[in-house]
Amino acid sequence: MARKNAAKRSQPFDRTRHDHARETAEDYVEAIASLIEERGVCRGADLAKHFGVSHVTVTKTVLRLKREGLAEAAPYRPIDLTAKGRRMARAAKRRHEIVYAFLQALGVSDAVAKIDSEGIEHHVSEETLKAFQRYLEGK
Amino acid sequence: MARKNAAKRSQPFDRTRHDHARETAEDYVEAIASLIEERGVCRGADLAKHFGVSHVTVTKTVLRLKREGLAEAAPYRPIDLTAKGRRMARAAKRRHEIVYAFLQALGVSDAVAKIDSEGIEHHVSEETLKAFQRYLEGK
DNA sequence: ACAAATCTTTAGCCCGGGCTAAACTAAAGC
DNA sequence: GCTTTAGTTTAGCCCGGGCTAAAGATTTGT
Ligand SMILES: [Mn+2]
Ligand SMILES: [Mn+2]
Ligand SMILES: [Mn+2]
Ligand SMILES: [Mn+2]
Repeated sequence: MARKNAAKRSQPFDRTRHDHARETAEDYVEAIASLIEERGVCRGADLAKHFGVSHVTVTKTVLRLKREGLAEAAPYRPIDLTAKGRRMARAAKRRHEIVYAFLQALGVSDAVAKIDSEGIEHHVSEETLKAFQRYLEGK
Repeated sequence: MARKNAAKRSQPFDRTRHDHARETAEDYVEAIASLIEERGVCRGADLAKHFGVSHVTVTKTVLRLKREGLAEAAPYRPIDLTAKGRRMARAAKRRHEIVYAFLQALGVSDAVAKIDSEGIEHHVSEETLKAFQRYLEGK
């Protein structure tokens, strides 16, 4: 359930701007989860610094996440994730880590692997992830 | 020359919406070049069909490409690329092909490799491409 | 030559991710 | 307790990628 048009999505060019919004959401929930883990709470200013955008941009994006049931945020309170947000964060982190390790295993430098995995992570299907993992194990 | 802040860009989170605009441009010039090659000319309607968006969206995007010196377009005339647009198309096509072949070589199915490479192509640095090519050769 | 069909543009809207400036709240310092 | 400082929200703007509806141009067919 949920997940309205699972079939129609994932065509090569079904990235109608919603795709980009989803990528942003993935990066945000991942960052929120990581900040909470690292320092107990996540504040808007931390996210602003992390992404290199203004705090205003962060506020607006967090409002969207809240609207979509991914985050919880009350005025002047730290930002938290919902169960749904935590699930998305976990999945995003897993993908990100696999892609990062895979690029390094292929011989890409750490710095570049970090940059490239940050983009690639949003575009790897489960099947491709499996292939990356196979390579990592059998390397 | 050109290329204003080459250093500052390419940080992990320097994808401030301009990145997404660039990705769109890459897909467009690649598609325009391919349509011109396949059938002599490229019309807006072809692009609309190819991307699965409305012809209006295409018009607007092509106007932006023109503004950026990538495409040439006069009212009711077919769309063409500038030298700069052709260069970008060539580079995009190359990256795309390498990523596609690489995923297939890794054992990813054709259909999924096609979908994933469509997104991944925009996020692979030259260094990562080299690594992909090494794998393809030494496979 | 004209009517119909097809293609393209224009107008006007939505949303998401950016921004600056200004107001406001909360936390520290004294 | 009051003031400064740091963090946050609000208001209002820009741009890019979407859309529909309506008008205009071109092509095609008889
Ligand atoms: Mn990530
Ligand atoms: Mn990312
Ligand atoms: Mn992307
Ligand atoms: Mn693409």
